[in-house]
Amino acid sequence: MNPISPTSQRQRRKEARPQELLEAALTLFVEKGFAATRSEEVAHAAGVSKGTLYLYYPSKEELFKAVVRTNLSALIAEGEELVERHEGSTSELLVRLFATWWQRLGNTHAAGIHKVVLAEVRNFPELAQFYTDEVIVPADRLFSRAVQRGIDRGEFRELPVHEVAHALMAPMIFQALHRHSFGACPVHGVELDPEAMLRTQLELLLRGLEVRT
Amino acid sequence: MNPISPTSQRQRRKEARPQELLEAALTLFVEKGFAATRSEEVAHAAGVSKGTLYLYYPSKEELFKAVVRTNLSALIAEGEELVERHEGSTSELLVRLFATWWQRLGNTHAAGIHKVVLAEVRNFPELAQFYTDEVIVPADRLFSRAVQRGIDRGEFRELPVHEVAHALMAPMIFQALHRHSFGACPVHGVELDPEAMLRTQLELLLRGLEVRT
Amino acid sequence: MNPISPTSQRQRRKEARPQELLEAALTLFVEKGFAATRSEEVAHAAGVSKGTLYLYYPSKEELFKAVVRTNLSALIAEGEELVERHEGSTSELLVRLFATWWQRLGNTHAAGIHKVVLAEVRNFPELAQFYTDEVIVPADRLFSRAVQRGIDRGEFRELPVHEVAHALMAPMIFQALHRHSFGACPVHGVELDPEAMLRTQLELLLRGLEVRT
Amino acid sequence: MNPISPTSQRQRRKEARPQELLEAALTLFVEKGFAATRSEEVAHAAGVSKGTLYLYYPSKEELFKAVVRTNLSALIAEGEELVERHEGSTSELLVRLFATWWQRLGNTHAAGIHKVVLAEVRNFPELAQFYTDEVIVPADRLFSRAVQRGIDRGEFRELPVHEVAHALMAPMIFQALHRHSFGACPVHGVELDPEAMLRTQLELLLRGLEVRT
DNA sequence: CATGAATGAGACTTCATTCAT
DNA sequence: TATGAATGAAGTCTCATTCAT
Repeated sequence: MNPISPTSQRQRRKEARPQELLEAALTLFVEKGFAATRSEEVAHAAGVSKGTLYLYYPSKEELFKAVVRTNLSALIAEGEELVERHEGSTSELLVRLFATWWQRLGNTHAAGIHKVVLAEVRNFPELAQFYTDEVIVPADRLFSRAVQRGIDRGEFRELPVHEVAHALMAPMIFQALHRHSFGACPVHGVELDPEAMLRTQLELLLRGLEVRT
Repeated sequence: MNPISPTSQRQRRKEARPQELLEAALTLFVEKGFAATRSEEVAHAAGVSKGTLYLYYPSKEELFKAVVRTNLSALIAEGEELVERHEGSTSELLVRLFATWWQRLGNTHAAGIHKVVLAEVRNFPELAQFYTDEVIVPADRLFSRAVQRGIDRGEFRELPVHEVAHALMAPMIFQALHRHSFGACPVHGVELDPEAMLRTQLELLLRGLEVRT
Repeated sequence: MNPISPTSQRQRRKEARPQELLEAALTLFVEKGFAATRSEEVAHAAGVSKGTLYLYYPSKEELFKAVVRTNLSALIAEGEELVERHEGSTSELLVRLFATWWQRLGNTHAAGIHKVVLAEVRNFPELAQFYTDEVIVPADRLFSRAVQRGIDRGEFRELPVHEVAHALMAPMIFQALHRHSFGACPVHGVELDPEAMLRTQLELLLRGLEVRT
Repeated sequence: MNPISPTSQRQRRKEARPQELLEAALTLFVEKGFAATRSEEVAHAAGVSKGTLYLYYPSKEELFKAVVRTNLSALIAEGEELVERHEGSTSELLVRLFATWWQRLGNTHAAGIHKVVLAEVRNFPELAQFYTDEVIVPADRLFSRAVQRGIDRGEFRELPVHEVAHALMAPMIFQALHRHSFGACPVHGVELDPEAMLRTQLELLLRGLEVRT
């Protein structure tokens, strides 16, 4: 309204642009893949023109990398403090970790990112190290710590922590990927409630971990 | 040699072509994705020219579908009889099932297929049903049966079979996908032996399944 | 000049583009035929690049259809009023009709269109009906009316009007086709002045039509 | 059966090949045009393989030229003697000429040839002179002679013979072209009997030619 | 002679990117 | 900044032609 206002409508739009573009790009990359998504579609979905996209990102590749980086930076290390601060049993901790992760990752766009990265890393070598450092290693560390905690406290059996950590992550990643691939297609197949499934799977794993009394 | 021979050199090539093309296509699709693979590359990798590819497959899409179908048709239902015939404990059966599956699927190109399908189903709606029917449902059935067997025989706890079946498949799929994505990139990260990992994970799951005596 | 001006240079070009492309396409299609004309040639002849052509016409086929439609829409029904309003003898009317038609059709690119359509209708079934409705039927009606007028007024003999109408059109179409085929080739043959020829032919036909006094 | 026989089945086929290929080519060229006809189609229609076509004609262009030449060589000069030998009135002569021409040209594949040549001459400059020499000039001469005869015998008015000759040919060519273009398409339009039309048109022209008594 | 598998130049079309406005 | 018209490199696919059998 007020053109003198330092944060006019346009100003606010301008600042929001990168984020809007990244969101549009994320959605489309997840839906159609990197190559099959046209830059113009991204621009259109973000409500701007083709040219504007290039004011913010110098190329489609850079846009892709930005999408990956942006959506990952927020997702890391949120569970770390959960592990540090938790007081009760490790089983309980893992239940909460599962819940948190599924909320933050499995259930959001981030899971879609994972699908696209999986499909495209080999074409974007720079992302491989980045993703490893930012996602894979931290996630492994997070779960490994929790597992280690359980072992240290005598709750869990002495098993190789990394292996177990992966066992814990696998069901979630499995679900998350499925959701953005077959889960988005109208097929007649096995219909299962993801959350119930995760609950069962965690229960199974915890039982497997626990030392028998 | 023998001019009367019904299978001349050229004849033999002609019969081998489809297979050679499918293999080349599989490798490239897994490596670079469907869209990023040029048809000419596939042809070249199969040792033929661009045009020859189109003598055997009418389009890149059809080639892709053929790749998926071919690599799956052999892989299905091999485990079924294992479940039917097995005599010993169900834990043992699952150990063998894991070994077999990992050999046939996780450890071969077929795992790469899964990665590409995951990335492309949404662009190939027809594949969604096909893959569901040919892979997902049979795999689910296979593992569900084994689990059911364990429950029926009083070896396993009474848990929802499908959920448990998925829990069993998840680690393998997780590994298989990883192998063809980050696993193929030169990064410094968590290096773990896949087979050791699977062993641990199965042990963990079986322990979780077993009824406590 | 005026930055507020709604029609910038670029804008003006944009509006002129379709027409420029259609003209280039018409010329080339007439010269070389539909199939032998490369889309890039059309673009180049219109002073734009290959890609630009596709901003205006989604395919070469659509371009062709647009060429046909555009060049016909203007040409139809111009003679109708001539027939309605004419006051003098019908012979005079036909002389004027001949002159007008030759100017508008035979002597322009439109005649070239006819040649291409003739050659391509069987590959473009949709054009068949369109051309019949827009060209053949109206032309037939136009000439038939004139002939009927002559009969009604007692100037012409009672002959089947459609047959006579076609007899009147034939020489012009004959000339028009020739002009864009052999007429454009450097051959030594029968060189005749088209206009003199049409005059003679009309005179001949009128004489044949007239009732003898 | 008898391989020693000088004219075995195969022998006879071999000799018939060129003709069969030319006929297949003619049909297809007329139907779809030169460019839109694939060599393989021609071969298949002639009952041979792609390679065989090239044993008889070194290229598609040469095949086309052969089609044109072959179909024309037979058609020329058949009317010449008719004109020379005719004894009765010139009107009668023209009636017979029309009938003959329509039978030999308008009503056969030859009319189709004319359509294709019309469409393609500009891409086959060598054909222009050939066709002019072999078809246009002879046809013109043929009809011109007949007209001249009429004038000489005092039957026809003194009009420019070439112009009149063309007036006589125009209706037939008009019909012939139509038959292979719109006439072959399923459209709702003007449906007229070609033969009735030609009769009317000739009657009209003759009346126009005749001196009034 | 005949075949048809193989070739590769070339056509159509797409789309990431640029740039005048 | 924002636009969207324009570009042209690059990809898919076709088909005339060749040649081993």
